Amino acid sequence: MEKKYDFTAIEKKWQKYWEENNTFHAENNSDKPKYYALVEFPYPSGQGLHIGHPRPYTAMDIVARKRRLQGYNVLFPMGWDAFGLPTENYAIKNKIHPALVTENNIKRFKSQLKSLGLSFDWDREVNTTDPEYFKWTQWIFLQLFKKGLAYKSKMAVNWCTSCKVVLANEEVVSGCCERCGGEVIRKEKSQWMLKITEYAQRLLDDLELVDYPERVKSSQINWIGRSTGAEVNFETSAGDTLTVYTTRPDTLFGATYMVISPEHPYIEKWSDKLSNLEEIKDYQQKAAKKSDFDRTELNKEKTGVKLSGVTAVNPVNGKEIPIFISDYVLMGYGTGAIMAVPAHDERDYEFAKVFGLPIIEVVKGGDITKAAFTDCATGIMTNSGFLDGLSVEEAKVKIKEWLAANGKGHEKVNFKLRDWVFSRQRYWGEPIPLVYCEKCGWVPVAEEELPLTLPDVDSYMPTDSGESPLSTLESFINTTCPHCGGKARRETDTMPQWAGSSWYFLRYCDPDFKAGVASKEALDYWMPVDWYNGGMEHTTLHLLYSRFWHKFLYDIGIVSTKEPYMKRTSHGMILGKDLDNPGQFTKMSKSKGNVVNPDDVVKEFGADTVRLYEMFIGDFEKAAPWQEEGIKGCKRFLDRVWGLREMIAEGEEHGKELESEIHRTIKKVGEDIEGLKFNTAIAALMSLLNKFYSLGSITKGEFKTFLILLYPFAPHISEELYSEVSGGAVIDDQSWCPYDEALCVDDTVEIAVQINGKVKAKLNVSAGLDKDTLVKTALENEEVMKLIQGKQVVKSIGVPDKLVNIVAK
RNA sequence: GCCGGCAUGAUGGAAUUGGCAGACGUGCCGGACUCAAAAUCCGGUGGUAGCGAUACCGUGUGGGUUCAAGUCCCACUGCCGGCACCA
Repeated sequence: MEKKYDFTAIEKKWQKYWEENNTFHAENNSDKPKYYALVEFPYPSGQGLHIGHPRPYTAMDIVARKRRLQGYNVLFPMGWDAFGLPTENYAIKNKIHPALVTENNIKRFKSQLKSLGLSFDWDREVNTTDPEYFKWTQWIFLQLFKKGLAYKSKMAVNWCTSCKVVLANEEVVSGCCERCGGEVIRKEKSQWMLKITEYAQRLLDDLELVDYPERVKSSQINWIGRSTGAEVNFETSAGDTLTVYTTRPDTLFGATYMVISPEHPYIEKWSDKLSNLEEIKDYQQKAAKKSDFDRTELNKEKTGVKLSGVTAVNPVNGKEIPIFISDYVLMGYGTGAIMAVPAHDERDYEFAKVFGLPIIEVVKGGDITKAAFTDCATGIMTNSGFLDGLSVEEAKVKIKEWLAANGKGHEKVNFKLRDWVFSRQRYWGEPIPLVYCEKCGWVPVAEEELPLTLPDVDSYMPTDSGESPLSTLESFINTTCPHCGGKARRETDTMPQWAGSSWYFLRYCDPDFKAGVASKEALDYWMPVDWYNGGMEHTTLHLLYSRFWHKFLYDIGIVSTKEPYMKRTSHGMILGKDLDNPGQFTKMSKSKGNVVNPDDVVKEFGADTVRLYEMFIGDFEKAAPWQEEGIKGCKRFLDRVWGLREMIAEGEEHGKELESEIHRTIKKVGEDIEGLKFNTAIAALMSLLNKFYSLGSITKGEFKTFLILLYPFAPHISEELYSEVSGGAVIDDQSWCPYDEALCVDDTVEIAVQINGKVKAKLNVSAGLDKDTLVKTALENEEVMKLIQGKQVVKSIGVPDKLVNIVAK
């Protein structure tokens, strides 16, 4: 009987079956071992799902489906990271409440995800904009506040002139706003900050507890930016001690001048002693106007002003040295002041050349008339008194001892990591639940009053002054102090989008819990996440922020694991056609007009084909181009799988050769899934299918095994065929196929015989021959003997089951 | 500038510890089926020379180590990503 592969009907049928049977529902209690597989929840944008979204989702769906068959109780949840600027901008433009926009976008996203047959447990869906969710985002913030880890600070911030919003450093790309591309300038603002820097060392150390790819680990390490050096005290003629931070205290004898940041407080303090104050103030103003981008961009050439009237003394040799201000020294790092050693620091060298300052070599090994010598590994100390003759590393130790003994300084560790700017002057975010009282200062909203919800406003536009739209709403602002009952005003800033995504994986454990982020039992059962896959774009910020919050929650006893994620992997982007450069591929974007909508592809080829192609397209960890021609191959493969039902012939024995090929395929598919090598797993399935076709028949048992292997990748067609061939059974109730290592090897193997490194013959030998026997067998082979006739065998190398190489002259 | 990654047929991409380069797919060529086309099935497909068995060349470039190099080492080129005065 001919039956068509009607993927649309089949996919609908099984999606309905799974939904009705709650197949993917995870229970918080189970005798089975638990497995928590996590993908990054999407931002439900107005454009709907993008063809890149299903790549990581399908990958983890494959893992989740395989784990269920392996007998695990699997948690594979999904939700919505729904606060954010695009929704707010859309709301402003179309005068629709952002909550309504969000609701519609989520509906669309959800139906798109469901059409792909992803095995999410939809009973655990979370939404960061749901007051029942952000109640606990606010609660966590209050705990941070109560522990002194949230503070308000006036600081220069990155200000997007187009979005009219404060951006985090990480949201500024080459001087422009990451989202809109608008110009970013510096502006003084009072901001809520989170003290992530207090966790810097632990965020670094605990990377040893987790299984992250090297590229992810190293970017976290670089972002944290730990360095070991020393703080050194310089006495000044003004009477104040000027402390600097340096990683090269060994070069102290070579410090010929000092530089302080234009924002350094001593400038104000010393104003009556400085004879060129006007020149200095002028330079300060210019520096203040520049954005960070301009500051780095314009400073190819070093600039600065010498402080006339105040000098410093090098503590190690008593020499008087000048002090400069220059914007190459940043107030936000170290002490905002440096000792300059032009002979051994490139920036100091450039500056010294511009200002004609002395360059004294204190480490031998380079040519300081040409460039600064910065190599720590080979240099030997010179012109450095008691350090002379030592290596750089030895000198570092000795000078630190000297500094400590003489009260001139001490060892110091510094981090590049800055505290997290946590305020946004926007409407569509979690309100920060604090009130300001003249008498009591900043006071938290009572926890019973959470969630503090967003009031309805007429306009979601940020104000020109830079304040949040909430700041114009008197009914929201005016309140009473929870502490003294007097008049108080609410904070009108909202939280950044990173807030809700910093703990969402905890909420999945117990999404309806009313008395906390999740019940202790649920958290202890499910956490940590066993495998978390996400994009490289989130390896520094989201990963670091969520690890920080998790460590804080660990400290206050909410969670029991130090790290949230045991294993992290990263997928590559799906690229679209570059319409400007035919034959090239580039990032898909609306503006480039090269976005592929998964709905169209699902409609034309079916969800199973889309899933398969997303996984077959290439190395999962690398970017891959979406090619319409390529997807056909996956559709053909499934058509051929469908065709197997016509080939079922019971009782036909295919022998050991096929049996071992099946076992090898089981092994390979299983191992490849664990190693993110989905493309080669599929290739192995294709090879096995080709084998079935060449044999012309398949037994029911072989067919069932094949379908179980295919099921994680293409679940709908696998379920349909399995239920047909087994009289109604479903794969969800089956077990992952075991394999027999002994059966994976054939009785005989083909080995290559090389003569002088070139393959000259092939030989069939029994498997597992040791190398001596193998060489002997090869040398006794007639064909081989002919080939080496008249030559002298110098050397023979045998590699069991692989090859023999005969070196003959 | 610094750090990281990558470079393989026409094309997307495969290749455990160094061990038969090009698995699997696309495209192309040929055959079967068809009035014909599509679809499907079967076969072929790195380059050069040769009727041919075969020979030589071949993993960005140039060197090296090795019985053996896509894989290891040195130098260079190109592309992609991240950071960007962090003392």
